[in-house]
Amino acid sequence: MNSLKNSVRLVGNLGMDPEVKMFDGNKKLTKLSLATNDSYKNDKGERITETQWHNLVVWGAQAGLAGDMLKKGDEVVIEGKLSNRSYIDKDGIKRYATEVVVHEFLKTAGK
Amino acid sequence: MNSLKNSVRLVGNLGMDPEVKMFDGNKKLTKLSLATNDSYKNDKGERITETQWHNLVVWGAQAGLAGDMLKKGDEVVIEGKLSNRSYIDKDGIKRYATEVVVHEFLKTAGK
Amino acid sequence: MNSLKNSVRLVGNLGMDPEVKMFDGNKKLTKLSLATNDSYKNDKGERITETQWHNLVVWGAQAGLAGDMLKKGDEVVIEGKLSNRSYIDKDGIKRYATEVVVHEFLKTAGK
Amino acid sequence: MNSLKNSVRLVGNLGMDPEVKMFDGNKKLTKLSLATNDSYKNDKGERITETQWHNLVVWGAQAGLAGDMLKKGDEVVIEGKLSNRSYIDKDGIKRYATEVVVHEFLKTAGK
DNA sequence: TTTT
DNA sequence: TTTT
Repeated sequence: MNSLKNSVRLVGNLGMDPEVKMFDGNKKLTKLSLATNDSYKNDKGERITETQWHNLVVWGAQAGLAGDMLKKGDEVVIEGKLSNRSYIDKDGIKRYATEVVVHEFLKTAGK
Repeated sequence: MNSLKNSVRLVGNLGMDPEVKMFDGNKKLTKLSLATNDSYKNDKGERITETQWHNLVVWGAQAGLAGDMLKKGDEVVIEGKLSNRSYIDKDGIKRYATEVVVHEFLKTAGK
Repeated sequence: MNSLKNSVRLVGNLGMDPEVKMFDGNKKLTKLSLATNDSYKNDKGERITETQWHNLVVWGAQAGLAGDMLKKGDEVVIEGKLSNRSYIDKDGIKRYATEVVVHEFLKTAGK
Repeated sequence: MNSLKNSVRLVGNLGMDPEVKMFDGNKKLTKLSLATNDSYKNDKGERITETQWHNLVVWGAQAGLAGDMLKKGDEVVIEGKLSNRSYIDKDGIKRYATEVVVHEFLKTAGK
């Protein structure tokens, strides 16, 4: 693993329950949707909150754990890598998707 | 700034010269394309190199610096945040793009 | 600031209430003691928890905030830099101390 | 491994050749001394460079690699964890030492 | 779609 | 000295 060259860290809340998928009968993949809320004051001194939604995927042993331990609304800390993949959509056009492939996650003491 | 909640770190090489754009006559934006190479051994013991291309944007004072100091092939270290935005493409369809908004960059002693 | 060259990230719990100190009548410094708990299985399959205690210091505007918002037992996420300093102890011998100078902190939803 | 709870990232130069030590006939430990240079402008507009020296240790398979690949002056990027240990010095007094236990390292294209 |  |  090379987290030195490609590393993402996020702290935020899950917008939905984890979505667990099975592949080839035994491989697990869990999808998470995580919101990070950035709060700052603009030029006029008004407090602005900017929300970013991130698509996360968890593979392997961690995928099952994520599916079992996490639920909508949970505050989590994750470390992973940025992954860009292309696919052909239903109209035959090449599309790009960016995901964070999660290596480690942690549910805060919160919920 | 809240690099605690949303932070990306990449070490890689630039695939092209920086692309500097002017906005409103005085605002600068610099686009970078960065490759990260992840190397590992597969099940058969063969060495596999996986390359990911990342779209980076640099705003403000740093944008000019990036345009001046960096060039194609340079090895750089960056820290930034993941930013997802949507836009309407030329066919009127909503698309999503993910970029890394760079806060800090560093050219290694290399090139 | 150069968090690219020197960056520490910790997630843990405070072992004591923040210790706020005043300097020169108006400068604030807050000291925190943070435990990180690393849990793993040893050769015999026994679960081992290893606790590290870290000395943190918060300067400036953040120092007051840390003193007001945080208390013993809180779960916090921090980003800072490693700082090594030397001093002369009461016996006239040169000593070294390592601290994490905190740039950002976040109390989790927990407590 | 739990790099989520305790993670250090440094970019700097080695102040000496790696020091490789053998334990129990087959275990390797490599010590590195790394300088990080932080440059900023003070109140008077003068450019100040502040150098921090960090003690790093590399264990296991990586220890041999570090000993072979790295030398004095090299620019390196590392990821590791903060580790605090106590020991009894030659005068029988308890002392504390902080080290960065390196998980991953990377020599830049530089030297 | 979350959270404060 | 914390927490699970």
